[in-house]
Amino acid sequence: MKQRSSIIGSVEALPHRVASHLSREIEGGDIIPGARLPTESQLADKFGVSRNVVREAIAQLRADGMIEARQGVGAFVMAPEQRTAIRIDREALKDQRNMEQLFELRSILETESATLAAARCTSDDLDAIKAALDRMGGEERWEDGSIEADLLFHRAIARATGNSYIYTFISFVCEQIRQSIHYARLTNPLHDLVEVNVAEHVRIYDALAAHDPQAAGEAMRRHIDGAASRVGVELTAKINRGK
Amino acid sequence: MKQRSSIIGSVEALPHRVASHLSREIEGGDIIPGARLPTESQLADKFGVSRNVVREAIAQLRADGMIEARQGVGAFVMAPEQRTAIRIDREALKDQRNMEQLFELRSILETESATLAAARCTSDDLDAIKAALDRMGGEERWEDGSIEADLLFHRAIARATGNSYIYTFISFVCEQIRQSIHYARLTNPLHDLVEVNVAEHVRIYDALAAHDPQAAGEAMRRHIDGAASRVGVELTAKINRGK
DNA sequence: GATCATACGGTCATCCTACAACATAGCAAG
DNA sequence: CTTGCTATGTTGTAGGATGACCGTATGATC
Repeated sequence: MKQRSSIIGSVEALPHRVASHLSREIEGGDIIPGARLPTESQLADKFGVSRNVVREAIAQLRADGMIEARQGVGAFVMAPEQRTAIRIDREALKDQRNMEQLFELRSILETESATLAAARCTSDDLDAIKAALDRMGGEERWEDGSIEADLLFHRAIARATGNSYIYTFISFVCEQIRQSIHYARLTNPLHDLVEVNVAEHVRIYDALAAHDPQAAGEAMRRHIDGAASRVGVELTAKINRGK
Repeated sequence: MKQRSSIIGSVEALPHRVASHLSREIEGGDIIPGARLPTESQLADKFGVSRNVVREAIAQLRADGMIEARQGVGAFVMAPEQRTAIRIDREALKDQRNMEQLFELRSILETESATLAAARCTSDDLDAIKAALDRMGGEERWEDGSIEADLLFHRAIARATGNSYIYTFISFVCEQIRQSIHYARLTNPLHDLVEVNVAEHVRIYDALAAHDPQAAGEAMRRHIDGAASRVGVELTAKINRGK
């Protein structure tokens, strides 16, 4: 391959780097919505890559609805409200405040997920949830797989709501959180915390099995809040919900 | 351009069509997670396009974490849980049941959004919400812009939560719904329904201004449920939340 | 026979050039 | 002033060439 001088860092693949660079420029407000991007050739020159690479990068951004390309005219950046995809910046989650906000969102989704699941879950759903619970409290208790089982538990509940979008959103948020705090759980595997974690899951399961929506929701909310603090994230500004 | 025989429909751009086709194959379970995709050349032949087009399509899917390409080996489909992006199929929303589920998710998010906003909103936030409300009830009352103002109102509330992820998720869900039921609002602009709609918004605003989380949440839930039925979507299986 | 270094083929990654499709601006003819 | 053509620039697509990387088969060595 010819040696070309690139103005951006290394490691990742070229199209991804270009896409990230453009994405940051757009998110950062350097390019305002409605404005036209430089031509593909200009971008290729600017980044020191071929036009093909630029096109692949733009293809990604276009799929997200971040920019719109019109043949013969150019590429334009779209308003952030009409994105066709949700993407969470892994880098941003290193900021504690962002992580807190994501946990707050998770708390909302999971609480309602448990509430709905308690009212709707079938015996098959309960079996799946129980299976995940057993994996968590069983032999994999302190192993790496317990994290996997934990996610399985929450996903099984989300599936029991019968709402595929709730399942998708919760899976997504949980996965983002997991990948960002993976280290925290590994460096802090205090056994008593694990016990607490398992106990909270049992309480949730009991409420689900009893088909008690309110109890399930409250147990889940306490669990998520507890899980957050266990990984060093404090959910601030708790509010009175009038319950 | 050379005439090539394509096995897929028309209208959209080639890379997008290929991406959608592959995406459906993966979502539909035709290709199980972990399996390898055909090589880029094979896909190019299969779809009757150039390899460049296939690469752009794959770039999109890869950005979503749907597939992973390893140089020198091939492209593999990933488990649906570890997607890096959420994308909602516009086609699927034509199915009434899916629309119901999406409305249920919106109800959850917006209810909690209003609850949080009531506790946290500043006077600036209230001003922004009021501005949207005025646009909705004012001269644009029965014009096309009222839909825009409606979205503005809900987004302003989401912003008042101070949680950027809640804002992102609500904006996204609302936008998906708007684009899918746009026709419904236009073909059914009954004035009394509009009046009801405005009245509900006023009730939400009053609760926010009074910093009453519980009232705001309940008003918002009623509003979303009402809005759903107004566009022909019935939220079934309402459950007892024990409130 | 077992083990390790090497060669080879397949695949993705990147690059390049060329051309088609499309949009816009400007100019010329009516 | 309107209409239509042309010139130019931009994105869309095609196709081929080469480099980088991986897995495996081959063969040499012990």
